[in-house]
Amino acid sequence: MSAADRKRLEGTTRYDPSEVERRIFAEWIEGGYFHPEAEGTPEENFSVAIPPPNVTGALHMGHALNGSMQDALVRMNRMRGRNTLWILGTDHAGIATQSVVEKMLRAEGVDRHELGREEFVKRVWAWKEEYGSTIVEQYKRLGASCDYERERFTLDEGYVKAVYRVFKQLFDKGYIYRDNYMVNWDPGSHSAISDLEVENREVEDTLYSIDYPVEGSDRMLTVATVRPETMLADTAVAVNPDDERYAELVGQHCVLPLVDRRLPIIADEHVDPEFGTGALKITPGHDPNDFEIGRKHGLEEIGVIGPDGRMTEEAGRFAGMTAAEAQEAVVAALREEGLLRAEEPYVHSVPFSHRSGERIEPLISLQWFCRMDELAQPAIEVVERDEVRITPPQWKRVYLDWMREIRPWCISRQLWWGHRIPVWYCDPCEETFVGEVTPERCGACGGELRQEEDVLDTWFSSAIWPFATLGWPDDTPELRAFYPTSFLTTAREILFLWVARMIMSGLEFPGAIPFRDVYVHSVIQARDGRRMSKSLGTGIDPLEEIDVHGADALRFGLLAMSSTQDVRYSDAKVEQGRDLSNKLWNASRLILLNCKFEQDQSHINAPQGQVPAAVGRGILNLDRIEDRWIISRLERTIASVTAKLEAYDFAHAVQEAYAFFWSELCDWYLEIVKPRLYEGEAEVSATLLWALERTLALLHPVMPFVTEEIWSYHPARRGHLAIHPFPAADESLFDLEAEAEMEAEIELTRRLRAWRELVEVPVASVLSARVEGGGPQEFVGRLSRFEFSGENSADPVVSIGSVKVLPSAEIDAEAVQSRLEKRRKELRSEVERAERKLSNEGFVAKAPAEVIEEERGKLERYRAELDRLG
RNA sequence: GGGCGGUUAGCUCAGUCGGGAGAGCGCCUGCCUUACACGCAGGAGGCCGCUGGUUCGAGCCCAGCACCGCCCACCA
Repeated sequence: MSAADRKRLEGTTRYDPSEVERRIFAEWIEGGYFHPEAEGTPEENFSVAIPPPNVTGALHMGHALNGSMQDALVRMNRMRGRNTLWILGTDHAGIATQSVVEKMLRAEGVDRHELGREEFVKRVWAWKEEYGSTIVEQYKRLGASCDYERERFTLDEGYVKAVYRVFKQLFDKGYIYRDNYMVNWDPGSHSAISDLEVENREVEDTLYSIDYPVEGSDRMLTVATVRPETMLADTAVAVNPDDERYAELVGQHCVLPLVDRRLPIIADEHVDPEFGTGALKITPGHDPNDFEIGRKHGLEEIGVIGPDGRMTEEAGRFAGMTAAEAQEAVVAALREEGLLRAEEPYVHSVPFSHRSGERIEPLISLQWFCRMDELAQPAIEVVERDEVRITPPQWKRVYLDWMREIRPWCISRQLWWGHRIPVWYCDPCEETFVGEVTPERCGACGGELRQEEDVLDTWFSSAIWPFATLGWPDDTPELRAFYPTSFLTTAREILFLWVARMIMSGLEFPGAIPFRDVYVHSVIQARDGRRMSKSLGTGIDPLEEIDVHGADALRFGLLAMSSTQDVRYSDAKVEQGRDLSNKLWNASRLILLNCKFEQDQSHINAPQGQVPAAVGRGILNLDRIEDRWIISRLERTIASVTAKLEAYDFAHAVQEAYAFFWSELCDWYLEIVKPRLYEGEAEVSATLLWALERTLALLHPVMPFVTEEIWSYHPARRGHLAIHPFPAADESLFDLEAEAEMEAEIELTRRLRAWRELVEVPVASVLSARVEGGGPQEFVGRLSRFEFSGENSADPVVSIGSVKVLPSAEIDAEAVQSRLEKRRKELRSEVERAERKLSNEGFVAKAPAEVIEEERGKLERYRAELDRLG
C-alpha cells in the first residue's frame, strides 16, 4: 500500500459519501463500463429497459426504489461477465410537458395560441434541451449504471420513425380507426384521455328530482340527476321493461321541460327499478351509460356542453354559460315552473382527470381508437404460459382479468406536444392518407394535404419502449443483442397503462415478448402512511436523503424496507444503510492496515467470469476452526444472498448480507482473530483479505460507492470493482461441522459474558475458571474475560457449560444464589413442559419421529443441567 | 358492487414445511477496550385483531366478525 493511501486510511475514521460519490461515478463513466458493445445474443446478454421517467420529472422515491432494484441486478450481472445494457431515456410526456411550458409562457404573458403550433413546439423543444436532462443527472446521483451514451427520448428521430411504423401497421390491419364516440374529455388539458387516465373519487353532489310531464296526460315521470344541465340534451326517458308501474307508458312520449322536446319513453334493462322512481333520463351526448343505451335504441345524440366546458348553441337560452352556471340556471328555471320535485345531498363516485385533476366531462367527439382484442390475445397467452413471469404471482391474475375485458383504446389527444398522428387529409377529394413519411400531394387529385391535428397518447409511444430504444424497426446490432430484455421492475399502477401494452406491442412487432420477468414492487408510503405525493406535500426527496446519508445508504434502506406489501418510508432503514457503509469502511481499515500482503493476491485480477473454481483452496490455509467457520459462513451467505436477489427478494437479500457482515464477520471473527492479525500471521491475512474481497463484491450491486472506494485501497487490485467478477459460492468451502462447533463456542462465550453481568462483576476483572478435557477455544476466555486453568481443586461457584467458575471476591455471592435459583426455576418449567408434551399420547403417536427425538433430547439436557445445579 | 392485501414488541416490518415468536430503530444497564460512539457488551419488552373450527400441536390451515388500505366497476 502506498504511504499516501495508508495515511488516508489511518486518518479517516468515518466514511464520507459526499466526498466519494461523484469522483467514483466519474471513474466508472471514464471506464466505459456501462456502455457495452452490441454483441452476443439476448440469451447470454443481460438487458433492462428503464421505465422512462417523464422528461419533466424529478427523481422521486418510486424512481429511487425502482432504480435501486434494477441497478442491483444490472450490476450483479455485469460483474458476472455478461454483456450488460441498461437502457436509459426519458418520455416526452405529452400533457405534463405541454402544461409545464404553457405555464412558463403564461408567466411571460404569452398564450400558446398566439404563438401558433409550430412556434410552441419549438419552445417545448428548447425547454427540453435546457431542463430535460435533470432527471438523468439525478439517476447518476443514485449510482444507476445505465448506458448514458445510448440515452433515448420518445420523440427523437429514430423513435418517431418507430411510432409511425407501428401506427401504419395497426391501421393497415384495421385495428386503428376513427370514430365519433363518447370519450373522457379533460377540460383541464383540453383533450380526450383514456379510461386508464381517469380516477374515480367520491364526491358529494346534489341529486335533483325533476318532473317530466307525460304527453297527453297529466301524469308526471320523475327522473333523478346530479347534472340537471345535461337534461337539455335528453333524447329519451327509460324504464325497466319489467317495471309494471310504467308498462303502459312505454312507447308513449313525455315532454322535456324548458326545451319542449318530445322524448320517447323506452324500456331498457339497464334501468334499476329500485333506484329513485325507476325512471331514467337518457342523455346520450353527455353520459357514458346513456350513450350506450342511445346507440342501442338509435336515439339522437345532442351535445349541449362544448369542449371548452361551456354550453353550446344547442342549449338555447343557456348557451355561453359554463356548465356550472347552466346548472344553477336550469335548476332555477325548473323551480319556477314547479317541476323541481326534490333536492337531496348525494354521495357518489365521479371521474376526474389523473393529469389535470379536473372533473371529466363525458362528450361525444371524433377520435382515433385502437381495437385491442386481437392484440391482447397473444399477450394473454404468454402470461398464461408463464413465458412472461409476473412476480409476486397474484398480479398475474389481475393482469389476465383486465386483459380479458380489454376495451378499445382512445389514442388521439388534442395537444400540440407529441407524435402528430401520421394521417393526411385531402379536403377537395376527401381522401385520407396514412403513412410513415409526409406525402407530398394527394395521390388522387394532386391537391394539398392537411395533416391530422391530433397527437398520439404518450403511452402509445411508451408501449414500444423496449424495442424502439434498440433501433427497431431497423435490424440493428443492439436489437439483435439485447431484445428481448431480461426483466422489468414496475409499480403496479402502470401494469395496464404500460406493461400490458409493451407485451402486446412486443409480440405484434418484433414478434417476441419484451421481457421474461415482470417484478411488481411495493409502494413506499410517507412516514405517516399516506401516499407520497407532491400535491399533498408528503413526498420525501431522495436527493436530500442522498445528501445527508449517501446514495448507498438510501439504496440499502429502500431495498431493506421493500416488501410485497406497501410499506412506510423508514428512516431507520436508511440509517442502517449508512451505518453499514461506515462499518464496511472501518472493518476494511482494520483489515487493510494490518494484513500482510505476502501471499499471492493475483487471483483478484482474474478476468471476468474466469475465477477458478475452489480458488480459495489454493489461497487459504484452513487449519483453524474459526477460519473454516467464517469462510463457510461467507460462502453460504454468498449462495443465499445471490439466490434471493435472483428471486427479486431484495429485502431479505440485503438484510442477510448485513447480518453476516456485521454480526459474524465483525462482531465475532474480527474480534477472535485480532491477536493473530496484530502478530502479522500470514494465514489470517489471507483469510481476511479473501473474506473482505468477496464481501465487497457481494455488496457492490447494492452499495456500489463505498465498496468501490474501499476497493481502491486494496494494494493488489487492478481495475474497478464494478467489473470485478461477482462471487460464486464455492461449495467446497462449506463446512457445517465447523459452523456447529463455532456456534457452540460463541454460545458459551455469550453465556459467560451474560453471567458476569448478572453477578455484577466489573468489566475490568478477569475471573478464574477450571476447564476439563480440551477446554474451549482460546478466544472464549479472552472475549469473556476469564482465565482458564486445568488444575484447581476449589469448589466451583457455578458450571457454565464445560466451564467451572472458581470463587472470587469480585463475585457477588448473593447475586450468584439468586441467579442460580432463577435458572433452576427456568429449568424446572422447561422440564415440565417437555414432560407434558412427551406424555401426550397423541403427540407421541402422530408427530414425526425427528420432532419427538428433538423433544426427548431437550428434556435430557434440561434434566442434566438441573441435576448439576442441585 | 366485485377483487386483492393488511392487522405480530413502543415504532417500522420479517416470519419458508404447522413443531418453543424474529430484525432494525427506540428503551434500560455498563463501557470513548489501540477498526468503527454511525461503536462494543449485557438486558427488558409480545392475548401474533376478535370468535369459533380442524389438528397430538395453529402467528401459519378453514369459517365468521371487526377495523385499515389498494385496485377494478356504466346505478342516474
